[in-house]
Amino acid sequence: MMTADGPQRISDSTVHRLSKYYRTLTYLSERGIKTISSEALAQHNGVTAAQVRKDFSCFGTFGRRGLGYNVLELQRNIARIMGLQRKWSVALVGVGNVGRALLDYDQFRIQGFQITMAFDSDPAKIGREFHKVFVRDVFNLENDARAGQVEIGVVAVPVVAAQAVVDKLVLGGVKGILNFAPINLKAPPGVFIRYENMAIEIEALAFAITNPELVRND
Amino acid sequence: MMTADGPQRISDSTVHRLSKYYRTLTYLSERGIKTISSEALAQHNGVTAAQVRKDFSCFGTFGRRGLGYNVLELQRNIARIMGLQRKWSVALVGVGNVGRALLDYDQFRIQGFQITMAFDSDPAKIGREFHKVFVRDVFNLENDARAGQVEIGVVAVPVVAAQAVVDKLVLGGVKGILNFAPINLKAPPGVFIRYENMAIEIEALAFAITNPELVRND
DNA sequence: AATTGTGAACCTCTTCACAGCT
DNA sequence: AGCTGTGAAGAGGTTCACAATT
Repeated sequence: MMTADGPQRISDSTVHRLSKYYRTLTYLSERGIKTISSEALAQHNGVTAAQVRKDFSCFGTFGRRGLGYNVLELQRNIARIMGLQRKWSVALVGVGNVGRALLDYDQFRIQGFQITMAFDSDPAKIGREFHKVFVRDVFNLENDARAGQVEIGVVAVPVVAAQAVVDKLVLGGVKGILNFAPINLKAPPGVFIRYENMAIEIEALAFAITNPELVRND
Repeated sequence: MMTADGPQRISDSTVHRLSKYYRTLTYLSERGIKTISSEALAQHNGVTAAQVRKDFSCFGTFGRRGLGYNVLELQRNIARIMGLQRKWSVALVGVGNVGRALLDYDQFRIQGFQITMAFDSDPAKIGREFHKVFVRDVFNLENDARAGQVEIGVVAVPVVAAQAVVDKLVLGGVKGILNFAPINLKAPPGVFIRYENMAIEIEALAFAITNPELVRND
């Protein structure tokens, strides 16, 4: 019997590692390094060489046996795979401490994520500029996001407001949401949500220090 | 033949989910809800009921068959497991955009992570206060961290400085490091490092939007 | 001689399904 | 009847090991 497998799926772990390899390759190419082996790339990222090769093998063959990988070529390939060879239009919702830090976050700008609009509900913030971005009224989020062709929304509002913001972003045509509020959110199929919660990792540290015998440590 | 298994290890995923369950339980108890089932707790967190029960089963049995879990009791148990029933002394290194946001990050304070010291190398920042925390010279990091009995260090410095900061934190007696610099770091056994990189998740969104057919969606 | 690409083996995590308790 | 706790099955991710290539 023939089973319709559908296309091979890529795991979150692989996607995360590709981001890291990409950063390493940028670092290497800035220093004029032309070639790298899977072993060396692995050591830069705390993984095994086999893991690096398997990650790439999901997308094609980028190296040469006996020689390793060409740094620039591999970098271009990962950029293409990840969608980093172009600019992304991003809207920030919530101009609190976290939001303001993101408005001036190098790692977004460098990778082509341009925060073109910011929104808040606080009248004291609406109409002001932070890091040269004008703060709009979240009331107009749906219309403004659509008019500005926003592709990704960053949610940095309190938990109670987060789902309503997501709903407006979805109506405004956004295709991806990066959520900093510590709550699980719903979006229709075709809209991707990713979660960022800085407290979770520091709690994982508290767990590890409290229970060192229960934690795998390299 | 008898094999010395060592203690059962707990996966990162389980630890992350425990953090999330803990937040849900706080939310429920604030609303006076006394009891919850694994099914309901699962729905709040986008996982399955079996997953919730398996996560708990690593640490003991906290529910009652037929009745579910007592919210407050479960919350206390998770706090104990995660080491959240006490305060943690945290030092922040790097008072840039990200560092300043963390100095006023509710989710740290609420869970008992108190940033008692901040460090920077910029003479324009040393001696000033941000969010009521005095900025010290990173030159004295090792001694000040030891004197202040710092347990966790938060690294929010540029990539080039990150490893040197980790080395000083380790010498200063720190047991856990939360690293925001996009680079892999080394620490001796017994010192735990966790990584936080906000660019990685937005890049995962770019990947998902670019290759929707390759991504598992819900 | 060095290093990739990859099937197979291995290991870990998740889900199933049901016995056991309330 | 409702719901937990858990061994077993299933799915998925990682490592091994080696043929293929430069």
